[in-house]
Amino acid sequence: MVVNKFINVSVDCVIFGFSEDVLKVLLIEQITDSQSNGNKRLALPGDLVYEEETLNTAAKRVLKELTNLDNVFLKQFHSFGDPNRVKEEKDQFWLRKFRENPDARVITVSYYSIIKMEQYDLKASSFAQDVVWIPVNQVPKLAFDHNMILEVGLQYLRDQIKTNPVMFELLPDKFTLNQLQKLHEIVLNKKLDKRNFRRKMQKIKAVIPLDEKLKGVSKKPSQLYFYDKNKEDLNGDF
Amino acid sequence: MVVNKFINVSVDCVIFGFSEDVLKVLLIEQITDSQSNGNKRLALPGDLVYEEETLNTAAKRVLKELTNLDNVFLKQFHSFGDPNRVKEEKDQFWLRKFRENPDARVITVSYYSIIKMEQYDLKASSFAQDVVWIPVNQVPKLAFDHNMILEVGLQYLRDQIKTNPVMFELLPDKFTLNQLQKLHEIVLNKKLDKRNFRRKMQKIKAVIPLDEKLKGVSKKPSQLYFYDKNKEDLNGDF
DNA sequence: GCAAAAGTGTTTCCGATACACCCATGA
DNA sequence: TCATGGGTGTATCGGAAACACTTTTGC
Repeated sequence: MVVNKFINVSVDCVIFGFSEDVLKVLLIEQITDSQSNGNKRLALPGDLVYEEETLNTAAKRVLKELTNLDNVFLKQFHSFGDPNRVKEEKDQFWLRKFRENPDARVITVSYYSIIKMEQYDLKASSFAQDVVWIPVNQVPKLAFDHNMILEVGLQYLRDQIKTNPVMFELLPDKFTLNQLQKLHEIVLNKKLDKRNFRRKMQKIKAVIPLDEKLKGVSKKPSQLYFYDKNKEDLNGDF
Repeated sequence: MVVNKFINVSVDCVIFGFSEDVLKVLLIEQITDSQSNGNKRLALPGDLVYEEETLNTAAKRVLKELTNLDNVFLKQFHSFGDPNRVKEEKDQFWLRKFRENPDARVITVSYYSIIKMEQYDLKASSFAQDVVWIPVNQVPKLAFDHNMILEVGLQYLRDQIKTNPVMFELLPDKFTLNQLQKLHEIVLNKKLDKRNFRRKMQKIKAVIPLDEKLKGVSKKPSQLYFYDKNKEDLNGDF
């Protein structure tokens, strides 16, 4: 048995967004090689930790570097350390191109966030060729063990949503109660009763109706609300 | 900026027990040097991860090696990676004695468990000179950042106890409802109403009264119960 | 005027809380 | 017989769940 002298440590970010009534996750398209052999590989944004930075700092930096996402709240949720998690052929191929120690074992610390998609300006850089939002139920095979990381992240999100008023983070500043309900139904994967749901939301002090209605649709326009963080009451609301 | 070629990865275990109406945590007394300078250092059981083992395996192995605890459920709860988490003078002193790369940064993945104290046979070995149960509110300054890890572990336990029927893991097989209540009160740090608490517990299908009473005390003997895992109903109980 | 989505109230059930006295035992 | 901790029942409140029709708009 040999002790781990040459382990690499990375961070990976699972960032959720919500648009067009679909829950999406932020992925990067990895640069693979110059011939661009059509062999696109999608991955969670993630990279190695620097020598002198904390894990949280690393997560923020890496996310910024790869996707240009900045100033988002990131929360660590799990670490993955299977010795074979980066040993598939495609993984190795990529690692040999981009890492100094492609054979090293990599242990990764994963972070999660939920954001209002339309408020950020994404831009791929570093080894990210592109940045894309993919519906969580249409995610293909990802690099490394990123499918597993996503799965655990999704579970984490579901747990969060049951106990904290976090879903407002996913909606635009101005949202309708129907959007909010759809979001809940999607994340919890079950239908909710409209009247009960509305009553419950309207009882939350931080949920404020605006003098404005949503327009553009050829239906009865719906009331817009916003979420006032200053009025959060974490004891009473959930 | 230099990438992390020489990071060490370790696991640390926060094991909780309950006896004499006190919540305790399992600590090891580190061997420091041969002169045994009276400078005892307490630490969570933890050590470096081997090259070819998963994090979970490492946690089990390390716990067994240091304390002889075996076959306990271990759950990962957080990773700690501050670049300076092992840089205090005493930490360095110890590392230089026991580690090949004492200057390496160490990132640690922490695990938690709760056990029935009296059912295990503890025995210090490896660099553990002794194994001790310390009441959580009497824990002195520990090695490295272990006080912080313990704090986070304790918070994790509190969250668990609110949502899962885990406190039975901490009590002997046969327990009284009063013991159970005391345990709750200690972990949640508030008084509970006896009648309400008992009604609630007795409604749980897995809580089974025995034909036996506790004796030895010079009072009315209390009814003993046991927790039948086969009858767990995780939807109904909490 | 009609199709489509928005919006609205009442009842029932259950878990959570509050609260005070009698019981069984060993000394 | 008494001191000590063990054990018991009821009433109230509030949140969760079930349930169906009317309203507003664009076309």
